[in-house]
Amino acid sequence: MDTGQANVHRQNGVALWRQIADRIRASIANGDYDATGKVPPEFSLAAQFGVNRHTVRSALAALAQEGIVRSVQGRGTLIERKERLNFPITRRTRFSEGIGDQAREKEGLLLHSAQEPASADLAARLHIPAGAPVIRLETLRKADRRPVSRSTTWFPADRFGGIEDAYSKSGSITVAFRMLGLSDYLRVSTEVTATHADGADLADLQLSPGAIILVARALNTDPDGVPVQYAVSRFPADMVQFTIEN
Amino acid sequence: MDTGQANVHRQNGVALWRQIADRIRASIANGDYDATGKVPPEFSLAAQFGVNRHTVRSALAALAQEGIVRSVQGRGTLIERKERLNFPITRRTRFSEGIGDQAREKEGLLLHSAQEPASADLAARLHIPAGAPVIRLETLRKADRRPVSRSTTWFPADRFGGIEDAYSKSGSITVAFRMLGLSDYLRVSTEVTATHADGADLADLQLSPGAIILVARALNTDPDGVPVQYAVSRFPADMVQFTIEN
DNA sequence: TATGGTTGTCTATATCAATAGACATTTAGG
DNA sequence: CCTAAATGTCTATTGATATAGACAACCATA
Repeated sequence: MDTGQANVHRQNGVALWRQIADRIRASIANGDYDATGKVPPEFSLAAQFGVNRHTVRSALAALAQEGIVRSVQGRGTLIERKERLNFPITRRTRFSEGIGDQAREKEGLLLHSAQEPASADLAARLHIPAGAPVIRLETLRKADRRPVSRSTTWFPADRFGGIEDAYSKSGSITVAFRMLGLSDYLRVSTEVTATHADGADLADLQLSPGAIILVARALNTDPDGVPVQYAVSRFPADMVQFTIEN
Repeated sequence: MDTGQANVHRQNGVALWRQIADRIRASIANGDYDATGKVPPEFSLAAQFGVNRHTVRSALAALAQEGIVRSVQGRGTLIERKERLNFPITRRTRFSEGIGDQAREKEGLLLHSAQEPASADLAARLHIPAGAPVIRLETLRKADRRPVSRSTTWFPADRFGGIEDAYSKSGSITVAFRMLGLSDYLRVSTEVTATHADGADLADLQLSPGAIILVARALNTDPDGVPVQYAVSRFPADMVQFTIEN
């Protein structure tokens, strides 16, 4: 396998302590320290990355701020949290079912809703005239009280008027559709990209600046192939992975 | 739609000039400046991001180093390159066909090959006994002479002995399989994650440190469902997107 | 209770990142 | 040919980043 012996880079706009924090976070998620439940000692990490111990301490302080580790004088730096949710992407992708039993509590919050005219791009995706009214929902999904996705999603307004209330009450797109008479829908395309999180997503997803988010742009249709929903969802990349099963 | 009016963050381990460089690179890829073929003037970008003009200049210098823009005194900062390749992920995913006519020249380079015993994880994925021999290929794929993916891929050694030569000559997994008697294969699962690029990938993919890579872990089987290949491929996130069509 | 291993804190120094302002240089266009 | 608009260069200052070394405080355990 891979040794992962990639060194850290200087003077490139990303502080050493942040690079090291990202590497340690990934190692924790990867289970590298499962044997002890602890991160290696600071002096050891400093040697591994070829930096001063103080630099490692800055990285660990950042991880402690995220609630991932907790340092205890005399004992070491204990791992507090370690998770990576898996989201299957299939023809029948649904958020709640996708998480399955990976989390006990699941909730969907409606942050904001608005009616607006469809942009040219959106209209083309939803197969409606440009400028036709659409309902936009800004939603936040949580699993076990931790935010796992921040979505912006659009529906044709003439067909799904009132979906903001249906979602607000149910916390589920699937249920909201059902309340409006659509019993089934299918995922026809998903585009996946990755970028740095921007300000709003940082706050909503409770990320530390510089964090990476996975972005999924999804189109759902009814069983007749008529587009019913277009959604752009952002996920913290260190907590989430997508699985595409064919 | 979104205004994109997310501001830039200070004192979080990622230098302002790098955040701004990433934002401008994304705007270029997004076609925001297609009307003029130029990036907005430095003073204008400085106002947009709320920073000093010198900070913007650092960002533009980094983009010029990547060959994305070129500044000309008196004229402005011209866009040199702008691309985002799309990779469809389907049951019959193939690298070369996936790029299609998005690039004129495509090539696949074999960087390294080795025979080794399968780890427990790999053996489980390939449905072979742990420790059974596998052939590992380290490959680099290019489109129009620019690197677009860095892959590590494993094959059961008893069935595909000599595939390193077949790949080396053909530069194509599909052709190499065919040379060894396998005429067709299917993609059964793809896992997509994103991280910061590590040292080796930075070099091979010619990225600037701090860059984001998309990671796809893929399992291919023959038409009978027997695993034939497991691959971990890394793509520059600002050049590539995946599309899943169901 | 003594000891080794670990984290916590302090001081000092050098370099990078960012701001601020001034002015030179080049290009495009009236 | 002049002017406006844009990039190029220089100096100076401040705060963040990183290194270096020393020592204190704490924990587990022999």
